[in-house]
Amino acid sequence: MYKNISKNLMTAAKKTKLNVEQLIKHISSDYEALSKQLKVIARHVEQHRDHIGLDGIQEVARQCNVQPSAVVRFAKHFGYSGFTEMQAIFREGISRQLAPSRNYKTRIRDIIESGTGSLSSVEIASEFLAGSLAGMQELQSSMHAPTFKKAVDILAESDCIWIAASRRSFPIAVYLDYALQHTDKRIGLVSGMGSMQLGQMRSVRKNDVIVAISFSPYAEETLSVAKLAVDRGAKLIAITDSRMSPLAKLAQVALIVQDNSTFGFRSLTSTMGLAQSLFIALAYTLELPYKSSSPVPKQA
Amino acid sequence: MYKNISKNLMTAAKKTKLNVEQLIKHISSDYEALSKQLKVIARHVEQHRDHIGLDGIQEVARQCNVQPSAVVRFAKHFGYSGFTEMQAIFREGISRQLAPSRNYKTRIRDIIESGTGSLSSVEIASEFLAGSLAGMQELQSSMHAPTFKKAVDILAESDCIWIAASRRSFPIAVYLDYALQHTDKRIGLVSGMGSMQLGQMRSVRKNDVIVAISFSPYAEETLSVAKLAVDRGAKLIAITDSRMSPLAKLAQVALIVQDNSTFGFRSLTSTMGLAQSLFIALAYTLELPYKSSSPVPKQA
DNA sequence: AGAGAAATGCAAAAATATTTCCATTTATAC
DNA sequence: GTATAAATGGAAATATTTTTGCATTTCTCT
Repeated sequence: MYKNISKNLMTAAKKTKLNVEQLIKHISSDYEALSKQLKVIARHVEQHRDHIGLDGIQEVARQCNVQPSAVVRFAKHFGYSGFTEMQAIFREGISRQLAPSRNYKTRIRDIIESGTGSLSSVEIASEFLAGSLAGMQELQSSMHAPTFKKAVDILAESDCIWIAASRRSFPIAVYLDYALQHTDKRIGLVSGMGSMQLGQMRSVRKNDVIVAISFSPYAEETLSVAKLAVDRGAKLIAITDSRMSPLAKLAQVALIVQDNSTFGFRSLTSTMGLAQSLFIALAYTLELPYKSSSPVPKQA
Repeated sequence: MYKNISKNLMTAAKKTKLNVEQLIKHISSDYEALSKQLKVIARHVEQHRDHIGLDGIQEVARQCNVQPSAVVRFAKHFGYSGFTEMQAIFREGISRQLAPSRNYKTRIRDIIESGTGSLSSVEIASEFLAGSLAGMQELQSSMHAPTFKKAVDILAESDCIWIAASRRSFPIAVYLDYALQHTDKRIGLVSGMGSMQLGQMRSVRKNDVIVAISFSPYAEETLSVAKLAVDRGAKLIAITDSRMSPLAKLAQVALIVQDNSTFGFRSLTSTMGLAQSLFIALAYTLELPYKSSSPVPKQA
């Protein structure tokens, strides 16, 4: 019975883990050789590839009007140990579609697990950049338009903007300080110089806006500054990593950035990208003459 | 026990089948009232909403470091009969997202929901992010390994590192200052505070290293600081936009970042990515214990 | 500090899903 | 038309996942 041989061959071939695309291609090319029932299943798999990972074997069987066992036979025909194993391919596929950084995270895990031991410093850097890239892609696709617009509007209507952040997030605050100084609003950076943040907050008036940037574990300094400002009637725009962050609770608007990290080391590029987006959208709203390439606009 | 009452209320509320978005909102607003463990789960659910529909309860439990039963309790707390029922919400969500043109569609829908006119500012932001992304891709593919390695080596061998940048590039310098403080080297940020940069340079000794960041049109302040430092025998690592930049001329090593701009507005993400890469490669070279997720290493 | 309540961990039980096995049907070749 | 092989259906067996109940720990309030 040479069928067993071919089965074994396929099982062997499968070891090179296929992705969804390849699997579908494989199924298509084998299509003519399948039995009536398996053809039905093949078509269903092709047409509902997105759902195979979600539905169980029973659901698939029902939709094809076949027995669950037929679906198992189908999976085995293509070299899998059963439906579960085949389904894993589709799960993986879905998972990648949903989160670009997933791709990259599994790669990192593989690298670490494979114990390649010594990556060169350049390789490390390159992996890190790949992670930052994935993070930015995610930021772009998960940006919540209404929230973002609200943040821009609040900034546009304000007269005086305060900016607070600590440690890792501080560079972002420095950037916003620099950028916003190119508008005609009054800008105050809460730098913490001389530990005078809290005193500085006594300058906050009602209807001022404070932009606070903080990620887990939320810096106490930033938090207390934000609280003080809110107490004094300022509106808070939070840039943070979760709706459940203590900062988000206080905020009028919370802009969420996925806090991507590689080798346990967090990327700042997404946050910087968000900050810059925020500014450019504001500049556009205010119709600033920001079209020149000069970093210092005329009116400044 | 009024807890049961609230539980029942929620069960009743749930009858209006929530979508993922609403459920997350609900979870966020209840967040503070949750127990320690449930908080962990809440955050995980928020940040991995895409995976809840795919992973089983066990996987979720494992990733949260809790027992499966805790996850069931979580689901029940929000009025579901168990994990399975709650998971159905997320499955539904995935299923919707997987529709081919999902990104565009949801984006447009969000924009419409936020009222007219918003189209532009959000679109601008999105365009800008796309540009930043392209810039980072370019950085990654055009990174010159030997040059990069040389920069890392120079840093690794140094005892004292100065960092200089102005205006738009200053946030990058602030970041490097923060990051490098986590090594055991001595770090000096040339902040320009009180216009004391030049005086500050009198502390520079032979074999110190100065990292200078500057892009066209090259800030005079940064240039003169770099010159002074080089005159006093320091090695210069330049982060700049061209080999022909005045900074590159003076430098031992010049790291080039293509200065991508959208709407004549320059993205800082590539430069930030490069700075972070530089640091992570250095940390790796120095074998810093930078594997923990804590932003402050023990030795700092 | 100690009682009581709430939260948590563990493992048994229940539910569900998957796979296997075999009887039956259908197709194929002679 | 019959013998043989292949395909199919269905139910039992198995594996897996989820839920429940209870013992133990942790927290809170007096």
